[in-house]
Amino acid sequence: MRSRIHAHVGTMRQLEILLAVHDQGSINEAAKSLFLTQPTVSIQMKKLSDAIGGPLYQFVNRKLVFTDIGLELVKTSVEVLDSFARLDVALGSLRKFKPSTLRLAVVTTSKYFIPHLLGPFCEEFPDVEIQLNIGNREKTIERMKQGVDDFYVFSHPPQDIEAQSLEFLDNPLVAIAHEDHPLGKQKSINLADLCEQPFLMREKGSGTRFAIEALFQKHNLKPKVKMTIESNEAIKHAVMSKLGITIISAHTLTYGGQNGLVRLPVKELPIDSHWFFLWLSAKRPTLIASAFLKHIKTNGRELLQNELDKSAAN
Amino acid sequence: MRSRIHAHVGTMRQLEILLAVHDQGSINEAAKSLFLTQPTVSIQMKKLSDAIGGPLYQFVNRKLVFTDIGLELVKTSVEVLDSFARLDVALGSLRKFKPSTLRLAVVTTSKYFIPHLLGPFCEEFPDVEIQLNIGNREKTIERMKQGVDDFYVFSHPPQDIEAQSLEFLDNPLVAIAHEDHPLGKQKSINLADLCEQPFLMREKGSGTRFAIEALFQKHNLKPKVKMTIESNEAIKHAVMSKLGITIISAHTLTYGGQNGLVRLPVKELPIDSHWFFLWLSAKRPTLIASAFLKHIKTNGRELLQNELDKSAAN
DNA sequence: AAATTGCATAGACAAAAATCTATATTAACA
DNA sequence: TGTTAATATAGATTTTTGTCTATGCAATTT
Repeated sequence: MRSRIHAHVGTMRQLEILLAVHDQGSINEAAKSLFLTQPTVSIQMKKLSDAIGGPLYQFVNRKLVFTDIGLELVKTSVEVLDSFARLDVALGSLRKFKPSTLRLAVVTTSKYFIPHLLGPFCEEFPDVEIQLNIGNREKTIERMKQGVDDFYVFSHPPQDIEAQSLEFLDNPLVAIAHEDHPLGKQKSINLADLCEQPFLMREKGSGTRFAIEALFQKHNLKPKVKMTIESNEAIKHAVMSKLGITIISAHTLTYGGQNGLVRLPVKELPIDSHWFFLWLSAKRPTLIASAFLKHIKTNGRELLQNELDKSAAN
Repeated sequence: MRSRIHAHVGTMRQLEILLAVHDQGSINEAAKSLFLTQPTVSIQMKKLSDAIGGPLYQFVNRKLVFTDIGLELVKTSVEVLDSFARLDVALGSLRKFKPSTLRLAVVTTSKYFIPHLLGPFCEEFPDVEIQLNIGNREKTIERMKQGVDDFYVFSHPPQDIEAQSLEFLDNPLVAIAHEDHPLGKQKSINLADLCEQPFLMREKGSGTRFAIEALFQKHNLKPKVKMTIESNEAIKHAVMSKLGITIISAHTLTYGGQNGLVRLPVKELPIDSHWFFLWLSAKRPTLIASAFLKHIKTNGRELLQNELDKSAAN
C-alpha cells in the first residue's frame, strides 16, 4: 500500500519552481527570481499539472490563484524541501563531530607513554578532542569487541578479534627489587635465583603475566608467588615495602619513578615484548584516526625511543 | 539561507532504492525486490554516496551496516516519501469532495422553483450533495463577490461583478389585493388606480423593488407606500389582512398559495422580468457544476414553464 | 488602434538519470 | 584449492529532464 505518486509527481527542481511561483504569485516573477526564462517556468508548471492530474492555478481577475490541488502540492513541496534542509543540518553536525574526536582504549601500563605520543599530535591538530580510555586488558578487549574506539593499545593483543596492528614500541619486562634486597647487590643473577624469593605477580589475563609465565615455563621454573596484584603502582609499592620482587614493564620505571627500587641484572631478562596499536579490520577509520595512525608510523617510534634513551641515561 | 542540498542529493528513485537496501540489508536482495539488476542498485548507492560526500554503509564481518550519514539519509528518505504519500491521500479527498457538491446561492423568491429544478437533476446524479444558500439580494451579492458558490440566481443581477449569465425563466410581477378589495371587482384597471391605494413595498435593494420603481417612474406615477416589508410571505399576509395592495412575483402565488387573494387585471402589468443563473467568469466550473448548467439549459426552462402553466390552469 | 504585459505552446538541444550486460574483486565455504 | 555468493566497476544505450529561442494568444493600457 505504499504510494508511488513520488515516481511521477515532481522532481526537486519542479517543486522548487512551484514554490517560487507560489511565493511570487506570477510565472514571470518566479522566472526572474530563479534566473530562468518565463517559458521554462510555464512548462515546468504544466508538467506538474499534467503529472498530478489537475490544474494547479487559475486566473481570477488576471490574478494567479492557486487551486486546492495546487495548494496541497505547495504544502508537500515545503515539507520535502524542509526534510532536505534538516538533512543538511544533521550532516553538518556529523562532520563537526566525527573528525574532531579521536578515541583510544589502552591497557593501563601504556598510560605512561601514550601522552608522549598524543602531545605532538595535538600540537599539529589543535582542534582534535581525545577520548582516552584506560583499563586493564580484559576491559580493553571488551571495548574492542564493541568496536567503539578508533585504536586499541596492547602489549599482548587478543587473538580472537579480526584486527590490523602496528608494532610501534618495545616493551621490555625487567625484574626489580628493593634497593636493600640481597639480590640487588649481585652483579649477575639467574632466573632460577628469582624462584627462591617471594614473587609478586600481576593479575590473570594481564599481558605482563602472560609474558612472565611463558618465560618461567620456557626454563621449567616456577616462581614462588606470594601475592597477586592488579595494579602496576601497587606492585611497585609492595616491592618498596620489601614484600617481594617482581617482573614489570621497564616503562613503569621509566615514567613512573623508581624511588628505592633497583633493577635486577637477570641474565634471561629483559623479556622481549612490544606495544601494539590495533584497529578493527572491519571498521573504516575516520579521517582523524587515519591522520593519527600516520603520525604514529612517522614519528611515534622515534619519539618514544628518545624518551626511553633519556631515562636510561639518568 | 535556504539549503540547496536537494538539488544534488537524491532523486526520488535513488531514495527509494536506498530504503530498499536499508530494509533488506543487502544490495542483491534490494535489487530483487525492486526488479532491478544488482549493478543498478550498487551504482545508485554509489551516486548517493558521492553526492552526499561520504560512505552510506560499510561491511562489518561481511554484514552491510549503515553509517551515521547513511542513517540520516534513510531518515530523510522516509520523511520525503511520507510527504508524497500524504499528498496522495489529500488529493484523493479533494477528488472525492469536489465533484459531489453543488453550491447554489439564490435570492429568496427563487426558493419556490429551484427545488423543481434540482429534483430531476438529483435523480440523474444521486450522489451529488446540494448546498443551497437562500438569502436576500444583498447577501447573495456578497457571497458572489467571495466566489464561494458554483451558481447564483437573481432576477436582477448585479452589474458590478464579472459574470456569465443564463436567462432561464420569466419572472412576471403582478399586482394582488384581498379578494374583497374594491379593485378586485373591476374588469380592467390602470396603473394610476393603484396609486390611490395603500401600497406594500419590498425592501430597498431587492430586485422586485427595482422593477416596481422603474415601472412607476416610467409612467410618472408614485405609489402610496404604506409599509416596507422584507419578506414575500409577510407581504402576502399583509395583503390578506387588508393592509394594502402590492406587486409581487407571480411565482410567489404559483408556488406559495393564494388563499383569499386575487390578481388585479392591471393593463400595464405584468412587469416583464426574468430569472438568471450566474457564475463567475473567473472561476472554472467543477464537473458537477458544468453538468448542472447543461441540465438547466436542456431541461430547465421547459420544466419550470410546465409548472407555471399548471398553476395558471388552476 | 497600437503597444505593452503576461502566460502558453512549439521545437530544438544538451545534460542527467536510469538501467542493462559484462566483468573484476573479495571473502567465505566445501 | 576450487566454487559460490556478494559487491563494485566499466561501458553502452535509452529515456527523461531542464532549458532555451521563437512565436502565438489574450487582456489591458496608452
